[in-house]
Order: sequence, then structure tokens, then C-alpha cells
Amino acid sequence: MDPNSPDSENHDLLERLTPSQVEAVQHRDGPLLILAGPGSGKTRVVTHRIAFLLRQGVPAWQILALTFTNKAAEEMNLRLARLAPGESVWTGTFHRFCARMLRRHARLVGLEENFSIYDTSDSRKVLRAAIDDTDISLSHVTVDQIANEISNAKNNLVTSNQFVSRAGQTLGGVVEVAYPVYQKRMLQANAVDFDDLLLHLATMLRENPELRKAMDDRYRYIIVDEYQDTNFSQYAIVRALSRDHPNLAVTGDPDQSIYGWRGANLRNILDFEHDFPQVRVVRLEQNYRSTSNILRVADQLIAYNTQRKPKQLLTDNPPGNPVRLVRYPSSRDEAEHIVAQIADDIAHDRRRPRDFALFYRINSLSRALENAFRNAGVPYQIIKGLEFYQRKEIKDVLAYLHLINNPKSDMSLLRIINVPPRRIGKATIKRLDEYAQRYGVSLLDAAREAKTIKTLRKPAVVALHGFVEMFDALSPLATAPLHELMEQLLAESGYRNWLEESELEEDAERLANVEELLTDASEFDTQSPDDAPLEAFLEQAALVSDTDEWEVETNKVSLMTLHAAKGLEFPCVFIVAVEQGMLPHERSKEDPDQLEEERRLLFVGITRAEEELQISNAAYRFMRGNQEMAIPSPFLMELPREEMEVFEPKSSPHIDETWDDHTDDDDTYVQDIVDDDPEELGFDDPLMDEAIQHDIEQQQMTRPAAASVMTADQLLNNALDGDSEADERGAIPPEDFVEGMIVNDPERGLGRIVKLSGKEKKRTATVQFFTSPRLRHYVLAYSSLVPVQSADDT
DNA sequence: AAGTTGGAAGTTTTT
DNA sequence: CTTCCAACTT
Repeated sequence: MDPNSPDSENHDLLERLTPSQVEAVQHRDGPLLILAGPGSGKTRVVTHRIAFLLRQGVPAWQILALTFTNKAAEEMNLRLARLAPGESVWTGTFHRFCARMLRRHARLVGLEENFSIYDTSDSRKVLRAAIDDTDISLSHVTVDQIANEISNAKNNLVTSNQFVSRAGQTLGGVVEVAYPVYQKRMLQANAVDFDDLLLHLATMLRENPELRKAMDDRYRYIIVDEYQDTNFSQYAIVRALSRDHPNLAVTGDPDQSIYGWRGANLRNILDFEHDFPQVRVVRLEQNYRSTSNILRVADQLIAYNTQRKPKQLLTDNPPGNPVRLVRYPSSRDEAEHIVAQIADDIAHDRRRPRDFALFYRINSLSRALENAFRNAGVPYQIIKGLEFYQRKEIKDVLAYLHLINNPKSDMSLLRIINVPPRRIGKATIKRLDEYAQRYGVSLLDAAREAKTIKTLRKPAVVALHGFVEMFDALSPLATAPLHELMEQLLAESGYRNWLEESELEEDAERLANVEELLTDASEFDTQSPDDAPLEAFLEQAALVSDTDEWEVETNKVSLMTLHAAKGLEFPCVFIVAVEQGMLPHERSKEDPDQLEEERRLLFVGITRAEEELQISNAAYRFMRGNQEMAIPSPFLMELPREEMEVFEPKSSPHIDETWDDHTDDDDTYVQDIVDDDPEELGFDDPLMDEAIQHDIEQQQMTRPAAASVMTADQLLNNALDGDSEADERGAIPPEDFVEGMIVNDPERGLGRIVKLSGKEKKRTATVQFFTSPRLRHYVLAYSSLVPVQSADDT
């Protein structure tokens, strides 16, 4: 319906737009507030407006478009490329923009240009270390609570110097102590957390009027998408850049504000008219996305929120099918029936996999759904599985890169100084840290001075020296192509070898992931001929999110949280587990504001659907390894039930008349019911008994014979036997080993003893195995090493 | 120093 | 049911 060919779009930007859309597109100078309901063509308006500005002669570099996610920015870029080919307008997330500005003016806030961006888990570790520096007791508050409070403070532009606790607040008192220590550690490491990116830029703009003016001048036209989700520091930044040239256009929908927990301040949008009195307000209330049935359900639900400007959702779309409300007997039924429904539609060519999306409140709900999809063989993608950049091996390699880029990054050093194992243990690190703290140097510099650290033992000094040498060999490659740097790194550090040598299945997988990162690096090399590729790569890795991984093109069913669903649309949507404690979530129920946010979350989910929508819950949900009774969400009572189709399949849905479009034979769901209880479903097939008999025989054949009939006494005896055996095995007297002797290790094979040290129980052998260049150390009194051939025999 | 085993704890949403 | 950490073993 929308050809979007470059020519037709360029011919007249205002063609095929409604009057209010035209009003927003044509608005040129002065503040503009676009209140856009779901599916009202908001992105279309924004991109057309940018194209319009460009057409009017505004240079591309004077326009700044800030989005909430990288994906939204990408999409905007894509559409802009069609509307205004050859022009490049900077589009990106707030965090990316801040990082960019901060690189340029890092010194103004006490950072260096090569600062590192720590993710949540890294900054959490720094906080823990900071707390250890103080005498804070964690008996009444958790690290997470403290972190949250610091984050809140930063989002409200309260710096570590300014934070003052109100009298009598336990948490506040703790934060007052921990916040400055944490911030000092971050600065020492030349690192920032996500909140710092915003806080530092806002501070910088406030304290440097000249710079603020210059940037205000540079970015004449600013567009902010999803303005309802901005927090105070983001607001301050945008405001600071729109004083001399208040050409600020924001789009948003207060009803879709779902990031209050992250400091998003609804007042930013509700008070926009107050902050910018000259503002032009454009309302986009016509919905082009959903059927009127879907829209009515959304409309009725959101009307229950009290903190809102009343607004009607309008559409000329046909009513479509009724919205389905389903209560399943169990979460398993829910998953399997939904998948069966989808499989059926695909099998009959009514839909493609990519037409479907499943939304849930919390990530852990994805597992059950995933299993159902896998069993049915329906292709699916999860937005956020175990995210790539959170995996240990990826974080390890990135830590090496971080340290090369920013040698002060102690967090990175701690992560990799003994990975792969270099015989640098807890004790050594503790002494190193003491030295570093005392002299105010980085851990790397402390390691450099290992010789002068009195508390360190010789082997530790040698090991540390080796690490520093390795690092110094790598660091000249900091400006080399990424791929080259990483290849060297993996070789020099021994990381690749370490994984290759391991026999663990897990490590083979890790190696594959590392290779994938290497591929990313090569791609990055060819795509962005940046003058600082390392820094750019690390920044990208830090600021990617899970929704960014979503593949629009592939033909798969999408599974995601309700939060991740924002900004997307699908022909068929299933929202699952709409139950008390899940949605609204347990932790939102006391606070009425949070409860309203939960309602908005469901609203966002509902309004993603174009044609079909099913909302479901289950009577029993499998959580934490056991069945738990679930109560339907109170939100369901707020929906216009008389206009919906309400199903409550009792025990086996295929008996229920309402499920007649699912025949027994193509339905994995029914198959499982059969497994559970064949009799109840009326199976009187005489072959059944035989089949069961056969199954039992099969099981008996594959089962180890005696294991199941062992008595407790026998088990105990077995355990004792095992112990004594081990004692005897280790009883080869340590004196029997000599240097040069060939030995066998049951796991690693043959090797030669190159060195012996220590006495009696502490006598250790250094063994060079034939299969690997690495030396291994054995405490002979406990080892499973067996002499194969004495040195004399050779 | 490194690996292994056991127990305890914890699971909202994300840049 | 996992996943993470602490104590224990080798």
C-alpha cells in the first residue's frame, strides 16, 4: 500500500498525509509537541519533517535526531535515505550522542578522551569494591538498592557532592557515604556508567556557558522521539541545547510511558507546554494500525488510568475479529496451544511465521514458550536470549581490549589478569590492590612495579611481570585494524590456546563465540574506517541493546518482553501470563503510579497488534521448578469482555467445541494430553498395550541394570571403597618421581617431568605434556600421575 | 593455585 | 529450575 519509491516520495513530501500530519511536517521554527497515539504514523511524520527541513535549505549537520533505541535510529535513517538520498543527519540514542560529545570534551569533567563505558555488571562490581572501602554494613541494605539509589540521583542530576540524605533514612545514609567513593573509583578508572554519560554531559553544559552556546548553535533543529520516556538529565540536555534556538520538536505519547523505573519523568511531556509557552501542539489521534476491535480494548483499558490527559483512539479500520481472552489450565497448555494455533495458520498458508509475536512481562517466561516452539518445529527468535555481549568469553576478550584502550581500567584488568590461569591468585591481587590504593596508581602500574612491592613473593612477581610484558607487546597495536589486534591478543594472551586445549564442550562453544566476535571486528574494520576503531568498537559493544539484535527480515515468530515490543507492530499478537503478580508485577502493586505504568505496559502490548490479538493466562503456572496457582490479572476485569471472545478450555481443549479448528492429528498439544492420560481420552486401541509394553522393555534395556536396586548399605560401602581407592592411588611415594621421568595422566596423556620441588607432601612436579606446550603443576601426594618410564631407562 | 562440589539464593522491565 | 558463590579437595 505504501510504495515509498524515492521518486514519488520526493515529488511531494506532503502527499498522502493527513492535515494534522502536514501541520507537524511543515512546522519549521519554534518548539513543537507532537502527541502521537499508537499507530498514528509518528515515525512517518518525523522523517518527513526532517526531509522537509532539508528541502528548505537547512544543512544536515544542524539537525539532531535523538531516539530511544538504536533500532529506532536505524529505521529512521533507512527511511530518511529514501526521502532525502545523500543527506546524512545524525540520528542515534541519547547515550550514544552523549558518549560522542563526552569524548570531545572529556577533560571538562575530569575524564580522559579514552574513557571506558562500563555496563551494569561492571559498575556493580566497582560499587561493591567501593563499599568494601567504607565501613558500610550490608546487613540492612543490598548493593542493588544502593546502586538503584545512586542511579536515581544521577538521573535527577544530583552529583556525588550534592547528595545529602534526609535524616533518619537508612538507605540514604549509606548512599551518602557510598556514592562519592564509587564515583571517585570510576573517575580513577577513567570510566563511566550509563547514567554518567547523561550526567556528565548535562553538568558540562551547565558549567561551561561557552560550550553550551556553541552546541546550541550547532544543533539548530533537535528532534526527540519517545519523549515520554526521557528522564530529568535527558531533559536538561535537550533544554540546554534549545535556548538560543528553541527549535525543539518532541514526539511522544504519555500513555506509552513505560520507563518510569529508570527515571523517566512523565512530567517532561505533560509540562512541555509550560516549559515552552510558544509551543505548537499537534495531536495525531487517528490510528492506521489496528482493527477497531483491538483499539477499543486498548482504549477502555487505558481509560482506567487517572494520571493522564483523556484522549480517544480513532480509526476507520474495519472491526476485524474479536479480541480473544483465554484462560488455560496450565502454563504448558498455554504455550503449546498458542504454538499449535500458529503452526496451523502457517500450515494452511494463512500467515507467515514473521506475522506473529508473543509478548510477556518478564524474560524468564520465554523458556517455556521456547520449548513449545522447538518441539513443534516452528521457527522463532527471542529478543534477548543470553545476550552475546554478556557472555563470559566475550566480556573477557572485551576486557583485554578495554585495558589496551584504557590502561587505568582496573575492572578490566581484574577480569583477565588470571584468565587464562597465570598463577596470579587472590592473595597476589589483594596485595597488588593494597599497593595501588596506597600510591594512587592503577593496578596495571602497580603490576609494573611488582618488584618493589615488599609483600609479594617471587613467583607472584614473575607472573605479574609476564602479564605486563604481554600487555606491552599488545598495546602498540591499539591503533591497528581491530581484526589484527584481536588475533594477536588471542595468541599472545594464551586465551585461544586455553579454550582450544580444553576438553569441555562448553569451551568449544565459547571458542565459537570468540570467533564470532572476531568476525564482528573484521566487519567493523571494513565498514567504519574510523581513526580510532578500537574506541568506536568498544563503545558500540557497550551501548547495544537486545532489541537491536532483532532481525526484521527473517521469517520467524518473535518472542519478547512487553518493554522490547515498544515501537513495533505485528499482524498477530499473543500476550501471555496476564496474571496477578506478573502483570501488574509483584513489585509494582503498592505504588499507584507504578500500577498505572503496568497498565500502560499492557496498553503498549495491545496496540502492537494489527489484526489479531489474544490475551491469555493460566490457572497453574510452572515457576521456579514447581506448579503455582495463578490468579487472572485485575486488568482483565477492565477490558470490555462482552465484546471479546472469552475461552476457558477445561482440561483438554480439543474436546471443547471452541477449538474445533484444531484437529487431533496435526496438533502436538493434543499429543501431549494423550501421553499424560490415554484412558481418559477414550483410547481402546488393542495395540496400545503392546506399544506400552514395548516402551517398558526399551527402557529396561537402556537402563544400567543394578543401579536402581542398590541398598543404602551398598551405596555407603561403595562410597567408602571409592575413598580408600583414591588414597591408595595417591600413595605412590613422591620420592619415586625423578626429573626427566615420563609420566602418564589419565586425562592429559603422556608427559615428561621437567622439574621437581618441595618435600614430602608438598613435593610438586612440573610436567611438560606432549600434547600441549603448556607446563602443568602437580602436587604429587594427591595427583593421579603414574610413572611410565624412569629417566634411567631412556 | 585451580578445580570441584555443595548449598543457598534469587528471577522486572534497559541504555 | 537455574545460577552464582563459598568452602573444600586435589
